[in-house]
Amino acid sequence: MKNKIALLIENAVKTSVKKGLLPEADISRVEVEVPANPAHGDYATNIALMLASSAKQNPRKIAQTLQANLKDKENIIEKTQIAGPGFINFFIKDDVWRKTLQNIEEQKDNYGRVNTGGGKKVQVEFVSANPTGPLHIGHARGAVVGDVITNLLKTAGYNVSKEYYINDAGNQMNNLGKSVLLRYREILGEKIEFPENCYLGDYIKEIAENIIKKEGNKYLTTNQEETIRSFTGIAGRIILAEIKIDLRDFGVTFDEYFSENELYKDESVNKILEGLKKKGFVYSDGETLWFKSTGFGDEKDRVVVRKSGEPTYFAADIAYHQNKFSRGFEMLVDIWGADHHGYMPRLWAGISALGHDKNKLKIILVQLVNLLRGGEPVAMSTRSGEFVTLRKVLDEVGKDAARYNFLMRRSDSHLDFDLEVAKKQSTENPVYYVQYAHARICSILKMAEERGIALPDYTHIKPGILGEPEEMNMIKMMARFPEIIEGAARTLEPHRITFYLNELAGIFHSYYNKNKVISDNDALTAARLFLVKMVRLILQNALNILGVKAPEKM
RNA sequence: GGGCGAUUAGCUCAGUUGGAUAGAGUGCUGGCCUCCGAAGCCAGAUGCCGCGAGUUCGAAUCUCGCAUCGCCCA
Repeated sequence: MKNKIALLIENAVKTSVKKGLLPEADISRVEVEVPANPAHGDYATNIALMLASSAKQNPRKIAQTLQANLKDKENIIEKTQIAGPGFINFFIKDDVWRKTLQNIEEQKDNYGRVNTGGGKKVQVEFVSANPTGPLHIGHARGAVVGDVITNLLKTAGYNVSKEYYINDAGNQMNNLGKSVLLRYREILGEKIEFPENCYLGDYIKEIAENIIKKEGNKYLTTNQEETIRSFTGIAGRIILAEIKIDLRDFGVTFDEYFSENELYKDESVNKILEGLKKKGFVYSDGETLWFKSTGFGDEKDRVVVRKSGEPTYFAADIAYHQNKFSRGFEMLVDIWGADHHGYMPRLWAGISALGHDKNKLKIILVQLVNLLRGGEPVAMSTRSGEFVTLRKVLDEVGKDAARYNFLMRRSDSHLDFDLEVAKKQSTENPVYYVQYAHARICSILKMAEERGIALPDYTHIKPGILGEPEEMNMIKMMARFPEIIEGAARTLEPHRITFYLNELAGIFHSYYNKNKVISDNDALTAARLFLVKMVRLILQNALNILGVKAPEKM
């Protein structure tokens, strides 16, 4: 609908220009918006105000010119008016709005899909936690945001692949192997002082016990470095497997798992560094190798190979992103913890140096979760092993409530997550508000069925009978759904869906309390049954994008 | 010390990329089940949009200072 209005305006401008009423104008950015105040119509445009300065005309006069040259071929406009300093307000005919219901019915599960993506290949990389321990609540938010952004992009017509980058190289992993070895020796009777950088969680003990069960105490005497390497491998595999299970139960799955180690094994990192060196973007100061990121807007140059000869995490990351591009992805989305924001310019610099447009890499920052229990902060520390795991959250509050709560804020905004509130089955917990609307509609439809009333399709109702202001309101809201998807996908902002859902559910609840769906009036009953059935469809489609269940009963 | 981000109702936060009278949830007060699900609905109060300037027809939104908080870096 919005697009139709935009097209009308565009044509009006063109005709006016052709007639010489307006000078040549740049209309690349025709803005059509839904006014906050319904008295200002269904849609409004500020184009006359935008053109005023370049056309050197009074905006109201421009608006009049455009209004006079508006050709409403499809006959969808009830009226237009010029208001305020020069807005043009559009009022759409009620019948046209009602007709959108048919469109919803026809598209069914596909209603809401748009094709702004045009099949473009996109990769979304998220979670990417190194397998040194179970996922905790901080990872959970990033996991949901990544998962839902993927769903959004798919719904908007992109061809999307989800990927988990396993940081299985480097010191952290080495510490993991060391931690297992120390536990191993402790269990076998040695007295151990655990160094600061070791992982102390119980899961380490379990892994050590497992090794003892299978292979006994033979590792007490083997070469220590080799043993650590071997234990790192074993522990990494076990932990990664558990991470996958936790994610699966959280409704998050991946198309690919990409191992950082592979980038070293197949020499990708070295090749990338060689390439950059040839282009003159990498230089040596005698001890370390530096990448000239300042040439691409970073505030200082960055180390890519340390004195020890060991490439940095950053070097691997450049190679990894080159690998992504090589696989044919036209757009990359990285989802990071907000504490990594300082890392953004250097990665952009890295891909720019490789000759890629830095705008092809979108980085979404996910802020920390402030975990509370009954209003009191819950203390967490990964290393000491005191943290609230994703598993615990899942067991305690459930998948739906957890996912929904993580999607109620912009991702770059801090989020208070209160375990007590999230598991409450009450009004304080917003997920139920939406699910309740869905269950309620299911209940109405079931009731109708029990009374022998057939659920009609669009061709069997008289849409004109739907004339209550709440009904028109609801229909307009329903018609906006594809626009919401389009906006949320364009900005990569999943919270827009949650806000939309809350609003739609609210309009429905309000309508329900004021009007009977099933009544003595057969025609009215049929039309309203159809209407709420379409609301239910949208609730389902939207909840589906969020990965939250739409229950028939609750 | 340098950089990034934030600051909107008592609290937690939206605000459609510069539009018309700034919104929601929660909390508070009062009302609504003989009636399709009260996990719901209706009504009511609350704002120096951190402060100060600037840009223009128009600023919560853009620019520059200042303050406070958070994060990153040395």
